[in-house]
Amino acid sequence: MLSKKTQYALKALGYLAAKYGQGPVLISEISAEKKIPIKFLETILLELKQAKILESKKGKGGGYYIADNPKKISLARAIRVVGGPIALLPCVSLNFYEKCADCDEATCGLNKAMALTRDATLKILEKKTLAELIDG
Amino acid sequence: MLSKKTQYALKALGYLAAKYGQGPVLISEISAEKKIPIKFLETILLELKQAKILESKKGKGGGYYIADNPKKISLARAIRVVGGPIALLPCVSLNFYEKCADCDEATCGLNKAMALTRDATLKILEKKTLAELIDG
DNA sequence: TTTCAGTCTATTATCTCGGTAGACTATTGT
DNA sequence: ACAATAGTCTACCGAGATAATAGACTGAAA
Repeated sequence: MLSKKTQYALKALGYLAAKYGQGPVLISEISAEKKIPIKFLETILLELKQAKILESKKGKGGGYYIADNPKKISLARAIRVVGGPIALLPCVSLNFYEKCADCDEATCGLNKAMALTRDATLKILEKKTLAELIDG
Repeated sequence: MLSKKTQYALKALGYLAAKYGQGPVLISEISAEKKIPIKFLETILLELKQAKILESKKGKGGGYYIADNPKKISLARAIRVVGGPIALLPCVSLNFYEKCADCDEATCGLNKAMALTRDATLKILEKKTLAELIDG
């Protein structure tokens, strides 16, 4: 299950994707529209900015906006930035790999099964982009 | 990511699957072989028993064993018992559904994307069984 | 030079997870 | 009968993650 934080991030990105090309959007606007606690949202947007998914503008007329064409940013990338691993086990994670204590990965049946689901999940999340988050 | 508890459960089930048909297995044996804290393992096995995945026998010569042919028990079922939802969002969970506050599911792009990944994941986890957890 | 709006630091609250302790109950063997 | 074995139940605890809040600071625009 994705964390609340990740869910908020995706909601916010969906909102920004719908407004792509229309200039900066206020944090407060996203917060109000998507029912996300504003201070919490601040930190999320900041993380997304540091990961170059978003850009921001300060001062009057400022706000956040997507850095690149929404069609070029995959959901997998966004989720990893704010939510960590997509795989179900550390020992099958591509970006957050950790060996497990008691099993040999070459023969571990669990590892094999989870690697399969990781591939299936990634196949979708790598292909789907922020553009697909727009309602309709 | 699956919780530690769920990981332990799957490890233990793999061990029991390998010993299916050979009578009850001690908690202490599973704990030692699979490096799972024994008291924590107790509660996990109990949950699995209450969900009819395992059966147990008390007293001398007692222990835990899989209730049915391991080939008939899917990983999805086991994960749900100890770990809750498989879906990435509550609003696309089949067994732990919750409506989300701010979106209309009929038009929500996020909902659609996550429903797809849920289907892909389930397709694998419903088919894979405890028998596939046996090493080799 | 005021106002707006993002940035940063820090703190708090809440919850889940991982793990422990110990008493109780059922079964088996002697 | 009774001791030993082994699962069952209740209760609790600490650490760390998660969710959320407050307030001071910085940069940009009008």
